[in-house]
Formats: sequence, structure tokens, C-alpha cells
Amino acid sequence: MLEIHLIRSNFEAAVSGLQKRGIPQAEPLLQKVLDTDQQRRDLQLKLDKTLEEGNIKSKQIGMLMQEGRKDEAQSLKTETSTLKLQSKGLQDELQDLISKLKSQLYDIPNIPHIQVPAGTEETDNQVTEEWGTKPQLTDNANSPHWDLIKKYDIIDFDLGSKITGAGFPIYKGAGAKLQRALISFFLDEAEQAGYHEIQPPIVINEDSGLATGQLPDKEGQMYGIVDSNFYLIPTAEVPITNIYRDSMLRAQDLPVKMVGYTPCFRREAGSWGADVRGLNRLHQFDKVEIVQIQTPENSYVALQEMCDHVKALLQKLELPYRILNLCGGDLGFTSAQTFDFEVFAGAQQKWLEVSSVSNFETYQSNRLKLRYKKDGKSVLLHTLNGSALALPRIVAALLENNQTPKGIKLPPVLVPYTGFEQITNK
RNA sequence: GGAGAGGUGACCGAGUGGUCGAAGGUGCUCGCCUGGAAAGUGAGUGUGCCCCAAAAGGGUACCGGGGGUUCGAAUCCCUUCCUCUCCGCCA
Repeated sequence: MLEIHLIRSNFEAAVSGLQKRGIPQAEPLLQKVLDTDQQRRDLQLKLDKTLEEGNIKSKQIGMLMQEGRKDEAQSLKTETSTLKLQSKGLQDELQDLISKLKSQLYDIPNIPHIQVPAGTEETDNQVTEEWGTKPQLTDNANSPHWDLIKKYDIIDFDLGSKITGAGFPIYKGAGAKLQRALISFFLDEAEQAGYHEIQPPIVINEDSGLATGQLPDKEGQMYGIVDSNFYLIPTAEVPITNIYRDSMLRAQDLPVKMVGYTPCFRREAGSWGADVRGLNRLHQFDKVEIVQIQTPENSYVALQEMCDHVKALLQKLELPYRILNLCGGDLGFTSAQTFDFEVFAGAQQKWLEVSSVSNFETYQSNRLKLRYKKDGKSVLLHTLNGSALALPRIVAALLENNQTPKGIKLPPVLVPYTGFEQITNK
């Protein structure tokens, strides 16, 4: 949720920022919010005056009663009764206005950072970096990963369908070990980079969903739990960031750097076709997520630092990757700037997104009420998060790029974790 | 799942209808004391919203959340969430 005072004091910048996302009617949209806000403030003033009057009279009644002047107290009582009715009405009106203002604000996405390129097409995304060379696969070892997992019997989609449904694979043997190895590797790397390890619940309540923005609009993305008002998390970002909901930090607590591994659950309603084959898109997948809470001054340095961390992971895994600075139109609703990381999968001949690193500035912390004390004043903090990394597409690229006629060679960095160098037929 | 107790400021803890945004303590900040520190000592120390160009100042709301009774609620009632104790069940 945008901060209302930012729109108030920086109207032009807000308008042009939203236009960068391809929202042509940005100005009337923001003007409408300002109008609602003005109404709210007028009403607040009126209500406070009425309450003040009532409070003064109530105190007088108390004093009169103590002095035994009952008649005078009685006549004041009738006055306070009418004041009470008035303030009750005003209060209801104010509540309505506040909800209206909130829902108007919920409809407005974050304002993109100055360095976000304008545009609405995927082609408007800026490739800021490309690393590694695309693998040259030979004719006798050029299978997409969905064939490889069957050949070596390491991931079983059919069996997963039996237990749950499509998109819930079962990892077996070397496949299961590879999952465990990647998770441990990612967690260890994050810990070395100064992130504090967290193991959060993977089920969240409504308040948490609201605070990080999955609710109220995107419940379609999450699996709900029947008769509990709980949801399965779509990403560890939700429980981990919510640790700091309703918090006032001290300067010396900052920055907060946390990492957590969780399974993630996404409905992915409405997506199908070639893009979602095999491991490319799942309903349940594993991900290690890094989260930072930063002062506004440092948040963009931190964003860069998080990108460097992800780069290092991919380099150690020897996977060719590229980084995209997402354009306004491709930017997530709550993000001010996002860098997407894609690895190249050799057999599919496709770039697959494996990480998304974002700075939300105060968009999340405003709903979270996450602040810190700076020179005696409370200041909203900036929140950032990124995948480091999501497993399935990493596995897809590892399998495809490292295949040989005899087996799949793992990058050396994983060998201490897996205990084997190659995936072969038993 | 059954029975009971309880949720008060950064923390501990008092407060059972009026002058309570809340005693007292701890912590923290600033000062005095000290060669320096500790001890001692003085003062200050919640958050949101609104008025005000800003500061100063003022108003209002907040004692787990929501609703109610009352002229007036931390205090009474309802509801919900959470914590603890005992019993049951159990990885």
C-alpha cells in the first residue's frame, strides 16, 4: 500500500511513475485518492471536536455528582446523549471513508524506481548482464529434463498425481538427494553471507496474507485450508516478512537479514501448455528465500548485494544465466524494482526464471507497520526479498545441461552434499 | 478434546466504573558526581490519526482483537484469538 502522504507531497512523481507501468489514467486515479483523503481529514476533525465536547461534559458530570448537584448533572446528561449520537454517526461515516480510502490505495501498485525502464512488453525488459556459455549438446545426449527424469527414475509425476494431483511430483532416490543437497547448499551459502536462518510455518492466517499483499486480491494464487481460515504459503516471503509485522525496531537492529527454506504452494490457475511441462511449473516446489529489512538510505545497495549473492550461486552451479531489469509493465504489483534471473536450459533451448529479487521500499512495510526509530521519529523501513534459489528450474537446467550418454554430471560444488558425482542408471 | 486461570507501555507489574495514557520497578536517553567506570543522583522516555507552513502547542483514539452497557470503561457484559495449569490423546 502506497503512503498517502507521498502521493500528497509528490503528486507529479507518483503520476509519472505509474505511467511507466503503462497506466494511462494514473492522474485521475491518484486524484480520486487525494479527494477521499481530504474528505477523511475533514470528517476526522469534525468527529474529534464532537468527542472533545462530550469528554468535557462527562467530566463535569462526574464532578457535579460528587458534589451532590444531581439536577445539574442530569441536564448535562441529556446533552451528552445527543453528542454521543452525533459522534456515533460520524464514526460510522469515518469508518466507511477509511475503508474506501484503503481499497482505493490497494488498487494502486507501487511506484517504480527511477532506474526501471518504461514499457509493457517482455521485450522492454533490460538484459543487464549475461554470464556463461550455452551448452553445446550432442545428438546422443539432448533430452529435455522430463525425459531424463524418467530415464534415471528420479522424479515421478504420475505417482505424484496419484497421491495428490498434477504438479505435485515425487522425488526419488538420487532425485530426492539432489533436492536435499541444493537446499543445504543454498542455506549454507546464505548463512555465510550473513543471513539468519529461519524455519517458519508453511501455513499462514489471514492477517499475514493481508500484510504482505497476497490478500485480499490474490487468494486465487493460494491454496486455502477448508474450515480453518488458513492458507498454504506461496512463498517463504510471507511468513518470514510477517515476523516483523507491527514492529518498531531500533537503529542498531538493522539491517535484518533472514533466510528460510520452505516448500511453496501455488494454484497457478489458468496456466497450461508447453511452458509448464515437467519441472517448469509446479503446484508444490522448494525454494530458499532471502529477506532483508533495510533503512531507506541503504535499500538499493542491499538490492545489489542480494543480486550479487544470487549471481554467485549460479556461477558456482556453473549455470549460464542472464539478468533482467524488469520494465514497469512487467514489474510485480508491490515491487519498486525487480531483477529476474534466468538460466538457460540446453535441451529446451529456453531461458527459465529461477529467481526474482525485489525492493518493495515502503509498500509492504506500510501495511506491515514495520518501522524504526530514527532521531526519535518513527520511519517506515524498506523490505526486500529474493529467491536464492527456487529449485525445480535449477534442477531442470542442471539435468539438461550436464547430460552425457552415460549419466548426468553434477557440478563439483554439490558433490559434498549429494555424496555422488553423477546420476546414472543403477 | 474436557476443566480452570490469565492477556496492561521495550520488559516486569499495580490498578474492579469518573480527575487513568495508566502507580512502582527495570531498561533506555540526557545531565550531575568520578581520573575512568560502577554505585549514587536529577530530568526525560509509547503509538496512530487530525489541527498547525514548521517547531512549540493542542485535540482524539488506543490497556490482545471486535462488539455492547453507561453521561463516563483498563475496570461490567458478549464474542473471538492467544498464553499458562491440570486431565485425556499423541509424533
